[in-house]
Amino acid sequence: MPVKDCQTEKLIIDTAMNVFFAEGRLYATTQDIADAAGVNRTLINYYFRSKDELLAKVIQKAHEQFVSNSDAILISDLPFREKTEQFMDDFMDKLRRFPYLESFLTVDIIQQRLSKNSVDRFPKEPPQPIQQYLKEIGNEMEAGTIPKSNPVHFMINLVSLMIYPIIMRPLQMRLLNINDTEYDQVVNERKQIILGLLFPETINANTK
Amino acid sequence: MPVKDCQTEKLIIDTAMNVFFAEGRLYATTQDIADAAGVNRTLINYYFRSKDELLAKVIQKAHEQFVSNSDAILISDLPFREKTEQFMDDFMDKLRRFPYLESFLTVDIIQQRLSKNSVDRFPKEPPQPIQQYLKEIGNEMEAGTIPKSNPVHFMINLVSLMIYPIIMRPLQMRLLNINDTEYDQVVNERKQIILGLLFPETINANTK
DNA sequence: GTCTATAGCGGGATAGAC
DNA sequence: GTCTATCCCGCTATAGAC
Repeated sequence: MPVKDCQTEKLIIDTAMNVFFAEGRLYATTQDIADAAGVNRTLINYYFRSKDELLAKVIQKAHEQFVSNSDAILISDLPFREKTEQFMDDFMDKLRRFPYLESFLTVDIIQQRLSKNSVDRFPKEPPQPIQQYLKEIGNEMEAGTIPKSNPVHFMINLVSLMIYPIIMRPLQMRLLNINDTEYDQVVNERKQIILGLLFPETINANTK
Repeated sequence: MPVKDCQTEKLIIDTAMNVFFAEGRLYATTQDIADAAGVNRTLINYYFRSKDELLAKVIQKAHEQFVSNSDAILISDLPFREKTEQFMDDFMDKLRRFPYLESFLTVDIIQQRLSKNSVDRFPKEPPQPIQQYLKEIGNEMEAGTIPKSNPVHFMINLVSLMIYPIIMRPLQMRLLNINDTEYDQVVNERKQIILGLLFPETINANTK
């Protein structure tokens, strides 16, 4: 199998993902990325036409990595509670690996709404696995397993409770007056806390 | 009372707050702000030494406006449940007025951790009203009104559930495949949804 | 206090040699 | 494919006239 081709392109993409999403250098220039990758800056223009196209590729790849596992989990035939827990485990693993990804996406989307010159980052079509999961949420609500509401609330609650404590960590540490080790401890407790909120009748259930 | 002095300085600050936090032009330049304010660009350097100092002033003023009411609510002697609801009402009002403030703060704090050259945006000391509220949360947990955990979880849950749906609105609309009017409807339902999560025993309680 | 003019840099992109 | 050299632009900041 061919291993020789497009090593540099892949190197640049992987390096950019690391710089942006893992190190959190959201304003990194093409020079910064080239330096981090150990390649000449003009190669970025050679492989990708512009910085904007590099960004689109990087976001696209991150998105693919992000949904590859979770989509499989969401469309599996696991029971709802187990499916939700596996989704959370997978999601929080990725949050740990790329803690700045969501912040990056936030500002990138905001900017795109205003600029109109950049290339699209996401597919236009709504992802089916999420649509299916939303239906299952509705079923659970009908069955009385979880409180009844618009199913999107459950989804919004789930991701809000996982993501926000990660992206606002520096601010929360100041406001709540706790240090890094204490916040780490809090983060480690999040899964059980969130499950307790989302499945109020099963607060004391075992996780495995 | 003096109304004549420092009108321009105030105008610049208010305009900058609007551009950054209300319009969401996170990358706005000093020229953009000057244009929006209808003043000459160099006046920004005259009143504030640099763009960074303007940012610090703008964030500081936004922070003051943000905590002025909420601090009074948090240190009041209202019962816990009513205090929490008033805090939420006040908080969500401000989120509606400055929907991009939290996103701006997020990236600003991330950048500050890496740059080290910018002036401080926040006071170093932890805010007392939050400390007092955390104690009250602990009391409620002892009394069994709300599920027991580290009180900071309750606080993190509360703000996560309010803020995240606002700042990630564009992405969530795509993922959940819903339009603006539907999302508005969801946002309007959030308060009751959040109360139902945080006060599991009182899901059906009236709000007023 | 407000303006014009200008300095200066940093970043993105391209041409062209190898 | 990879490099050097260069162009060009946008942005911040400052000097200096009024």
